[in-house]
Amino acid sequence: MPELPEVETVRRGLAPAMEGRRIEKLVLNRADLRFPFPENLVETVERKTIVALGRRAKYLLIDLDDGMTIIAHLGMSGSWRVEEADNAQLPGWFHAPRNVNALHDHVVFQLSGSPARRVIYNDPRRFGFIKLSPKSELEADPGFAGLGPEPTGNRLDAAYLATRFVGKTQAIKSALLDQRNIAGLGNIYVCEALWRARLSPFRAAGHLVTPTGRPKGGLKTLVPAIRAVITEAIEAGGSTLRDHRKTDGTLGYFQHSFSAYDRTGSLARTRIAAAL
DNA sequence: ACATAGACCTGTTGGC
DNA sequence: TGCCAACAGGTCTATG
Repeated sequence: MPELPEVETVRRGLAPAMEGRRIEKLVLNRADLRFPFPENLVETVERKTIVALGRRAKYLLIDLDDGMTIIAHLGMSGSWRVEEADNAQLPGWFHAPRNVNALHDHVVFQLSGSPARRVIYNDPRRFGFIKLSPKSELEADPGFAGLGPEPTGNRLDAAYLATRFVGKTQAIKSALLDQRNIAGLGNIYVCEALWRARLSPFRAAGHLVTPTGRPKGGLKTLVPAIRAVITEAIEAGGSTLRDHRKTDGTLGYFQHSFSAYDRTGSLARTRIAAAL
């Protein structure tokens, strides 16, 4: 499911449900997802209080009060949802969305408070994973070392990308998907950003840079396009194609704004429909 | 360094 | 209706 806007949407949904609460019990319904769970996962997080929810790239970060951080990646089909233990309905909250099969509820956080609350990680394809790291050592984690800048942050600009792309024959789409260049983009938002910048995905990344490593016009157009797409998608709650839900079970909305992704032949289809 | 293919999984979709 | 191939938002590895 998730590119950066979807993970950020999840973070914003989970934060008010989790922050300040204690993890009374962590239930693992299987031994692994993409990777085995850390052996000490349960004893590390149980009876700890959740301090804050963060995000880096497509990683969700759950900070605990002892300095440990739970690192969660949603893979292709991961989703999180919140349930009140007594099924009480909080404003804007929900029960399990219809498309979530409890068969794939792999991890359950039982939180303190009244009524008690469960936060559940569901992932049919199990490409997601959960790891642990001391917060102070996050940057050294293999998943984080070498990660490029956040698309909405100050570190991303045309000059920076020019240093990454200079001389490269690699297609610009491929270069944008490389998390070492920019963190958090995936297939959808790369397509959308390239479309907005009117750049072919097949164009060589190095073609957007002068031989001396200065950004050309196309790259200067691309950077704001990336920022705008990501910002708008976050505001829309991400894109729901199949799996992605906000943590309250409602749909993301940005798919209605797609200009490029999943629109192969749509102009032709429109013409045909109009002619009939 | 890069492109490509295959791997990991299950669920949905579209064509016949 | 049923079957089956193709495909899906993400990485990671092997191979050329």
